[in-house]
Amino acid sequence: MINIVLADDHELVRDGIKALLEDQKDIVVIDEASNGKEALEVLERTKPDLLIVDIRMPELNGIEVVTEVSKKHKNVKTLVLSMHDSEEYVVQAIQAGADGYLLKGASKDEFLKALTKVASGGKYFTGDVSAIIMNNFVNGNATTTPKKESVTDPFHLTKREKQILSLVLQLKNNKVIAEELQISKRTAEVHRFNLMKKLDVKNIMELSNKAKEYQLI
Amino acid sequence: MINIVLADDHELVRDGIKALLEDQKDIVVIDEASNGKEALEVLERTKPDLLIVDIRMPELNGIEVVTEVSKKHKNVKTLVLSMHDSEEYVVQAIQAGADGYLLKGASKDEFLKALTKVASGGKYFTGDVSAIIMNNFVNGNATTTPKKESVTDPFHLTKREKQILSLVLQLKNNKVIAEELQISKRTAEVHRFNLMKKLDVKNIMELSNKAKEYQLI
DNA sequence: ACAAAACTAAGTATTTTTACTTAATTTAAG
DNA sequence: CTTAAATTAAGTAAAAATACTTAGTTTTGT
Repeated sequence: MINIVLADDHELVRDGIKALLEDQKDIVVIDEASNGKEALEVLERTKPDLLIVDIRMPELNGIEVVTEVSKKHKNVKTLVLSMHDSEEYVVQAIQAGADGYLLKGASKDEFLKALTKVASGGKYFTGDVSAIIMNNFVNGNATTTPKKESVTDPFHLTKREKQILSLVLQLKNNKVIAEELQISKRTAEVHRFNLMKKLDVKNIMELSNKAKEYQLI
Repeated sequence: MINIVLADDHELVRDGIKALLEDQKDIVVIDEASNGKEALEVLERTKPDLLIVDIRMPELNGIEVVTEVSKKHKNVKTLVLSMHDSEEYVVQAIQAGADGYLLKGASKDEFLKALTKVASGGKYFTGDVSAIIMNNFVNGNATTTPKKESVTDPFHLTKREKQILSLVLQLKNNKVIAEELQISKRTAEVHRFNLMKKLDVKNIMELSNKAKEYQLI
């Protein structure tokens, strides 16, 4: 039996998911939350097998929730739902430790497939995203071989530089980057400068294009 | 008995609405459509009392569907659903002849209230719509006709602004934009500034996110 | 334990962006 | 033809990015 908690601020979406799961004998929605903070409270109480969490919610967003779950509820799988097929969102979901990512427009079949895969310990990332993301990682996840790593890291970026690169490609400015990484703005500036130098680019446009060309993120 | 047709490209949302209406004895969902064109076809066949239609759909968007329904199916009430509490969308819905407008985040109570009101010949518009209507009609914006561009261009960007937006989203700086459009750098700067103001964003990151959210480019 | 690499954050300076306004000219709509 | 809207480009000023360097501290590798 798979016990599920739903976290989404739209009641229609929660109802839709419950309706979709109604005839699944081995899957049951045991509780719901309508914001991120409530989601964590509900998790604490009910200890489900799997959390389905919308990426955008009040109080805490889905990424923040998944980050907390990864730290404090290692037995709970997380499946992130999003309206948008956004590469940034996918990257953020993976970085936060999500076990899956799905678009709200997904079919019932795909939805169930994702649920089942994730509940049984696998990963499920929707459609076109999987191929892109599996070639990339930011914090040096040990799931890939060293050979693969050297192919995907031709510029020998450090761990911190990869983090900075990811945030810069999300168009975050130095102030925001500093806040998120809890470093000084001057530190963020220097990492950014070093990054541009390593990649031999002059501006953000060239940086973005090179990142895409070499599939750095 | 109120016969309803649902038009929304997300199965989850359709399922959610059906679940919400399951225990309403006098309301029944008789058919569904997943795009605008299909919605009109289904309407032709089933002649429901009320159409619930998402504002953004493939083939024909919700505004276009409502416009057609107002012309050709005068007995069918229309309730427009939207993710965004957007003044532009509300005005367009009204101008197209919609009987109601509701956010997808509305509560079950509000949803049922809207359905009942609209089905019985009344109007139901969510939130601060009265204020919005007063603001718009007093300022003489009431006479424009609904167009496809209005849904895809809720911010009323000019031709030049769209060009600038496209180039900015390609991360080109003002010097490059000026060269490509053969205008002064100062001109590019002002267009860019006006763009940020229209979209109510503070930086490139917010601009990019909003562009994706509203599918502006 | 030690050395190398990475990270951190300060310094000064130049360039670009953002902010906001004003106003002339061109284009589009009625 | 007239008016409104859009486009153009100038002004001043603050903030941020870029450029480059130096140097102390922390982390990692041998």
